[in-house]
Amino acid sequence: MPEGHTIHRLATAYREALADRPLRASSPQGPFAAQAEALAGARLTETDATGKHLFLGFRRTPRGEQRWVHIHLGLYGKVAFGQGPAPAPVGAVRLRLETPDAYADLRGPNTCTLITPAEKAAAEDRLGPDPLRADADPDRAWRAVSRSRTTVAALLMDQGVLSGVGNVYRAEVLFRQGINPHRPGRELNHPEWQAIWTDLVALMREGVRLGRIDTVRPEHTPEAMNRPPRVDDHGGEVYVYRRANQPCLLCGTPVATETHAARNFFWCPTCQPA
DNA sequence: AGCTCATGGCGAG
DNA sequence: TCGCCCTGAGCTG
Repeated sequence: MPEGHTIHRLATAYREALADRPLRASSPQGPFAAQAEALAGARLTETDATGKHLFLGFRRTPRGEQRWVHIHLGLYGKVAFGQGPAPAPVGAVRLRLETPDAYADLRGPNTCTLITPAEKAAAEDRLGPDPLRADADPDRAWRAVSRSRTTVAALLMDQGVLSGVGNVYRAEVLFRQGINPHRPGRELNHPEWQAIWTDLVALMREGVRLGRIDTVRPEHTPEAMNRPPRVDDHGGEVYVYRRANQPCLLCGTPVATETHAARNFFWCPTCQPA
């Protein structure tokens, strides 16, 4: 379930479970075995997340050469953490990190490679500002958005423009800001962009805190509106994501959907007028 | 058992 | 824009 909030949570989870202790790295069924071998004797010293990219930092000695494991979960990747000695691995575990009393199993990632600090910097350079990072510069994204003929829906998913936003946050932030997804970036005004960015910062921080994407304002919750809760396997309360043809929570108009670049997006034609 | 779909992203054409 | 890579859940039959 990986949008940026998931990745930032994983950075913390890896650090808390495994950092600064002797550990064993292995790739029980995966093609990462040789690189896991190269981590023998190293400790996890730090973790970092930018957008949907997770970086696990290793050193053999406190001042030794640093190496990073670069992880991108893609659509299906998952990490399972456990207490105690690790059991026999189940399924295709790409990377297992374990100490005597904790372990983490990575399955199904798009990317899992061992890289140098320079390669990490290069990977980060390809990413736009991440609303979850304190060092993010939203003006960098605005410069790209305000020059582009591309739709704001596509720009929000372009990790080189801004990073960490996925299909759920994209649909939800545009709904919350009343912005039609088809509008070209260069037709947005700066206050509209500021509102999108500020809302993403708030929504994604809340996502990190809760571990799920919840975007419905307090006055629109099931309790406040005396309506049935929305049940969906992504686990949060949302306005339009995956609610095609269902009535908009605010105005009753059927939620519209379209597919672009193999991704569905959702919007309310009334609350987000063209 | 087999199909479809999913919160991603890359490279070919 | 399409096909492809990775995994798993939830259908259908």
